[in-house]
Amino acid sequence: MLKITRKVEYALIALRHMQHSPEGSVSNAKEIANQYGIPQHILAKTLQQMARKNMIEATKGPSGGYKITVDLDQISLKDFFEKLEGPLGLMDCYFNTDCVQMKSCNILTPIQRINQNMRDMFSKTTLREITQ
Amino acid sequence: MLKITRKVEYALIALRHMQHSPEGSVSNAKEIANQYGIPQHILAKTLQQMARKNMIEATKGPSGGYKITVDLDQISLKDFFEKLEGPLGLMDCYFNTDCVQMKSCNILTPIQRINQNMRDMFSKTTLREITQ
DNA sequence: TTATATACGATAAATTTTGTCGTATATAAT
DNA sequence: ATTATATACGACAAAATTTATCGTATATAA
Repeated sequence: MLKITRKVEYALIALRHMQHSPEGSVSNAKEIANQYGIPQHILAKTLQQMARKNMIEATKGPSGGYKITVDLDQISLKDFFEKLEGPLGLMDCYFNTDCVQMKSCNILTPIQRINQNMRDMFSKTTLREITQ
Repeated sequence: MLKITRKVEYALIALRHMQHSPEGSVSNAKEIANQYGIPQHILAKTLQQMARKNMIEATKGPSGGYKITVDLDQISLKDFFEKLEGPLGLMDCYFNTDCVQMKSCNILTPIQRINQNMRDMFSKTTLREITQ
């Protein structure tokens, strides 16, 4: 319960790796996967998703790879999580209004409050705090 | 990602229900399950677990049921979560030291920090804030 | 031309969560 | 005593989600 997924974990590891690589250089999926014991194919897909979200840039072909293209200070952990995994909430009803118990639910309001606290917390943390 | 389980959700609903029942009365699993559209057997098991953890007290037999036996101000959401679902962490390595990547992991320290923030947040919230 | 690396959809395996079933035990009411 | 009601709990099954694999296509540097 309340766990982050492996995908997010892999993404953070890769980000930090790139962050600590020489300025301007690119890191390829194989290299990162091997170094941290991550399945290469999965990491590649995750990196591709990050590229689609414009957090990193891909270079194809031999000596290709990925490099960071955003300011990590400007991206909160909440935004990062949502780019990779979609809406962030303790319960689906924070976003999804199709629960038939909505009206009879006696904990909706309090849960929404806790939810907001959690979102605020992850909004205040930037990616750089993780990768620095 | 970062969701609470149904079990916890059901437990919170039941707690709030009992909290709002007449002083000294007991609520049975069937009654609560029906009112909120929860599978009766699952709710019963959850209530049994809560009883084992001494949060509520069970009375067997006809006109039996459960009632709250603790001060909800004294139990944090973190404690409540851990009573029902075990150790609370964004990643297993917060508690579990058997990850073979432990030494090569480059995000261990920052993740532990975020983890601590999350635990602190849930430590500061009491069950009463949910059930009141 | 070849080797390397990204791109991406389809599908399978594994894990976790969620739910069901059956049986035992306790007890209030009749 | 008997019956109906309610908790107790282990074994098992279904469903959902997460995690991983496979195959093929495309781009490009050497």
